Order: sequence, then structure tokens, then C-alpha cells
Amino acid sequence: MKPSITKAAANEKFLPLMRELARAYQAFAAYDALGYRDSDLTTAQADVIFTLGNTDGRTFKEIGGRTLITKGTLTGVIDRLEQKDLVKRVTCTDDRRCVLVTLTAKGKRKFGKEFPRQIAYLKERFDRLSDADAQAALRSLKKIRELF
Amino acid sequence: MKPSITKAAANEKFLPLMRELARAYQAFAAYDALGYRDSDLTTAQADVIFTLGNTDGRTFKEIGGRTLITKGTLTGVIDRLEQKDLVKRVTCTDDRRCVLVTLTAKGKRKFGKEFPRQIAYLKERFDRLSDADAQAALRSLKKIRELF
DNA sequence: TGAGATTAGTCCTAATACGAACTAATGTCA
DNA sequence: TGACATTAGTTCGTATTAGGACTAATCTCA
Repeated sequence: MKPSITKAAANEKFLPLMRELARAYQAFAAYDALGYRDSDLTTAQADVIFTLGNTDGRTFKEIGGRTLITKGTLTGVIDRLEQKDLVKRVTCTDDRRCVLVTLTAKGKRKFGKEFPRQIAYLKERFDRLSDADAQAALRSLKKIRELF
Repeated sequence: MKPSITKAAANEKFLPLMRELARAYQAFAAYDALGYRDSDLTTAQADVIFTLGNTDGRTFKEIGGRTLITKGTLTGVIDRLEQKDLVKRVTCTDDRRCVLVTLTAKGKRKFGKEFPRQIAYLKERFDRLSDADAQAALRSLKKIRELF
């Protein structure tokens, strides 16, 4: 065990950037999650509802692609939303392998109420960034994403 | 449910930045997680091991503060690391409420092996950023974190 | 000193989260 | 057409994850 090697690793120049990426995201995620406190929705559930809003339904694959929820997890999330009567599963007629998930009337009301509320809640913070800072941040984040 | 209101919300200027933050972080996190494939460690477990490396032990509170793992979760993570004989719980003598978590000899070997390996694995990607881009990204992320 | 507040961890529940194995349906191509 | 690969979701096992109730220890301060 060579402390010199682990210490050299601990001094890598990119580590502050990596830590800041994690902390910035987690600070945002924590704030975002707080917004759902009174909504009876988890973050994942709200994410799905918001993805389905103003659409005629999406398949699991589409929802997974947009929310970054993996399919195994998504089955459970949709199960719970279905139990709450917020979404409905409909087997596609053209391709019977896929399932279209649509908002119920209750789900549409939920979306109409919670989506604008959450957006306003988030906007209050994001709008504290100047346009220039927001543009710079967007560019930086794109470059970071493209690294992986 | 007033599409005009939800559509106005969906057009908020800050949304691309918010999405990019989530995607950049998740792209990084997915790559990071891949690095632990052959290590017999989960991301959370590695995070704890790396935090304990080259120290004389840390309390739950310290570990939680650095890794951003909440205490309830940390109990389970430490349990599993203890089962693998990688860490050890020692009650503090000065304040018997707190528990010092230290690496065992096996844990130190694990740290000495996996930490430099993972850092090199991550460095390979982060080093593709120019110094200027990395500096700009760091500044942007700090500003984002300070929003919340 | 002693009651009340605070702090550090643990325990519990519900919900993610991921990967791998599995089923049903569809596509491919010789 | 028919064997084989591929795709969409489900199921399962293990491990987080957050939050809240709980216990034990410490602190505060009158």
C-alpha cells in the first residue's frame, strides 16, 4: 500500500470539478424534491406525470428515455401511479409488445396543478442566475456530458 | 386543464439548463459506476472507503457530510462494509454517542488498489476538458450550487 | 444539580435503482 | 417458412435512498 500513490491520486486536478458536479446536482435535486412535499408524488412519479402531460401517451421505452429511469424501476413506478388512478396502461395495437401509458382524467388534473406549481417553484431559484451565467453553465454542462 | 398554463410552464427558459444538469450528472454517475464493475464495491461503498482512506477514521456524521449519504442510509452501507471486513466500528471514548469508522487492514488494501484505479479511470475522461473549460465549468457549477 | 433540549446513530417503511433472467411479440434472413 | 436474434416489459434479488420515530449520551442553563 503506497500512500504516495493514493495521495497523488487524491491531488488530481479534476477532482474539484467532479465534486462540484455532484454537489451542485444534489443541491438542486434536494431542492426539487422539497417541492413535491405536499403533492402526494415522489420525484420519480412526478417526473413521469410531467413527461406524459400534454401528450397522447408514451411507451415505457419513451418514458424511460426521457426520465432516465431504467425499465425495471419504471415498472414499479407505473404500478404505483396506476394504483393512484393517475395513469393507465394500454397495450399498443400495432405492436403488442409495447404498452402505452396515458394520463387518466385525474392524472391530467394532477399534471395541470403540479407542473406549473413546480416550475414556478424552480424558476424562483434559477432566475437568480443572469442570462450570461445560465448560458455559460449550459455550455459547460454540455461539454461535461459529452465526456461520457 | 388549461393547456396554455402548462405550455407556458413547459417553455420556461431555465428548463434546458435544468435538464442538462441532470443529464450531465447522470452521464458522469453512470460512467463512474461502471468503474466499480470488478471491485466488489457499490458506488456508495466505494465512496465511503475512499473517504476513509489515509485517515485514522471518521464518524458517521463526518462520512455523511463528505459523501452526501444520509445517516439512515449510511448505517446500512457501513453494515455491509463491516460484513465484508473492510471497515470497523469503534465507539468514541470521548463522546460515547459517536462511532468512529476505520478501515481494516483488508479495507486499506482495498483502498490502495481501488482508489488509484478509479481515479485513473475517471481522469481519462476529465482530462479531455481543456484547463479553461474545466475552470469555467467549476465556476458555473459553484454558481448553480449556490442557488439552492 | 436536574429538567429539557440537542446530538449521534439505529431502526423502520416505502420507494427507487440496477442488472440479470424471463416471457411474449416481432424482425431477420437464408 | 422457420430457426434465430432482437425488442418491450415484467420479475426478482440486492443495495441504496429519504424521512421519521426511537434510544442513548451529552449539553445547557437556571
